[in-house]
Amino acid sequence: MSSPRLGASLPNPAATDDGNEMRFCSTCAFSAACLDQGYDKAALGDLHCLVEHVGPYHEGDVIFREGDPFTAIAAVRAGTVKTYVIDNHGDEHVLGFFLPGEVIGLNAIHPARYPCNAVAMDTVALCRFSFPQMALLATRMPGLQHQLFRLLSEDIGKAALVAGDYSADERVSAFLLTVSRRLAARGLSGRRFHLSMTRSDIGNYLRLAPETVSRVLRRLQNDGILAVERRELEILDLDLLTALAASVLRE
Amino acid sequence: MSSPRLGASLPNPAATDDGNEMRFCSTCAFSAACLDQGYDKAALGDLHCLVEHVGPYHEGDVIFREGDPFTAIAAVRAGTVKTYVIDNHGDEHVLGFFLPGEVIGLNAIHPARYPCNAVAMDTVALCRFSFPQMALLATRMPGLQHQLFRLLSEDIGKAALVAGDYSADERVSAFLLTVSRRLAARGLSGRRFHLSMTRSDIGNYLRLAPETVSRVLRRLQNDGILAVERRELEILDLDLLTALAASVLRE
DNA sequence: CGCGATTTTGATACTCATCAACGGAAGTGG
DNA sequence: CCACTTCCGTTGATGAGTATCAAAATCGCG
Repeated sequence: MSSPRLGASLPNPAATDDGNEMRFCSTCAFSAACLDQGYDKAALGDLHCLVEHVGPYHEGDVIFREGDPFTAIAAVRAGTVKTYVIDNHGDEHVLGFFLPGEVIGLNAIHPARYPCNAVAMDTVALCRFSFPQMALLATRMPGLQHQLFRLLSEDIGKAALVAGDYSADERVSAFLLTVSRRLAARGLSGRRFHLSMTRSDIGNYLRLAPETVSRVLRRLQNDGILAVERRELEILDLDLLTALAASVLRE
Repeated sequence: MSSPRLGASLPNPAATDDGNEMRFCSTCAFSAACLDQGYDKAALGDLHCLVEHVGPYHEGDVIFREGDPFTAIAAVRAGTVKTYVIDNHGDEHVLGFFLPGEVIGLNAIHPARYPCNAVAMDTVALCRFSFPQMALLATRMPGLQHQLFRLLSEDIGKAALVAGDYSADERVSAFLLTVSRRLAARGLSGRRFHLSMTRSDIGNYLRLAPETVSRVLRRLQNDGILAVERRELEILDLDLLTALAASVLRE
């Protein structure tokens, strides 16, 4: 049994997990952010009322499709989500990968439709937030409004990794390093992790041929920076990797 | 006499233009958007109270600098603004060009500091909006909040032009076409216009060598698509230009 | 096992960056 | 008015980096 598209609101809250986990869901970006700032319990209650835990989605499941009417954004609780578009030649362009704690759907607010497709790369669980309800609530909770502004502002300019005219080595290094850091930021291991995407997906995202990704990984392994075995990856020399990625990440 | 940085709020409203123009400033994105949606006059008054017309800035004037504390966003009323960063090798990376009607500073909300530099490419006039005041007002004006969300959401994914692995011809064509359309959207001529930036700036933005930009322009001229004379540009065959840009712009 | 997808490896081609040199426009100072 | 300078743009020759094509190796899975 697969979960419904994100666009479809769940008919009743019975489909959510038990309320206890929901109340203390540590991967829910908004709840956490608001808790951090010590907002009043009533407002938090309101916020939790518009959250739905959805999933699990399984590998290949569609979370939303380009053109679907925009109804909700979602924080990834577990798993990896890939967003992409199909160009007029029928070729896929990967726009991004979203790891636990990250928010999908923010770029859909303006056209009021999702401007890309989102699929699960593995087993994915989401926190779904009805956007109209959240925007309404934000008018009563300046802190929530600010968190939304923050999330949106953060995402502007996130394309630096794929935008610059960097070498293949720099791009792949920067990609691996950001994945590592994003995982670590959610309490997962940033030193040793599993890549849920293929070489083709990585290459597509970084605008490199999959063969090039493969060759770069081999180089990094030969240089003792990484240990790579299929999709299992271990960072052996973080300093060297960081140095390689430095120009991309502006550090 | 040059205008102050954007970060510095003007001490008194006497520095703004006459109130009459301000009230009907057609290039002010927010005022226009709110007027479109028929909000009440009182709220509009509030909105106009937090607008300051600043400028003129002259070519090379700094509008804000990377690291400046974030206090305001601004809509370009006239002229062209370039945003850029300096990497750790001392090289400039152009992030974008902002034409009349477009909003600068949106990516500064999160870190609460401007993450890049902004300079005037020619004579520039701005509408400055104090962001704290505007965010506060947005809690009372859902329409304004929505416009802000819309602006922010729009900017996410605007990097497609520089992100894709497109050919130099496609990139330059897409760049010229978007400039043309953005000018036309503000009532300016999209068929014949002046490029306020150098070949180096364009190349830097598109991640191409300035020589390559020059060569592409010559090719497009030889093919009868453009007439180029220094920075004066005329589009002769819009269909061909659009076709060249199609894959970049996903049309 | 045997099929398909993924990954790797090798050989070649092509786009674009780089280097170098020149031409031209605008501005400066005598 | 005329050198002189400087920045910008153009043009040509060369080379580096990566895509592409082709094929073998490996893994997952029915």
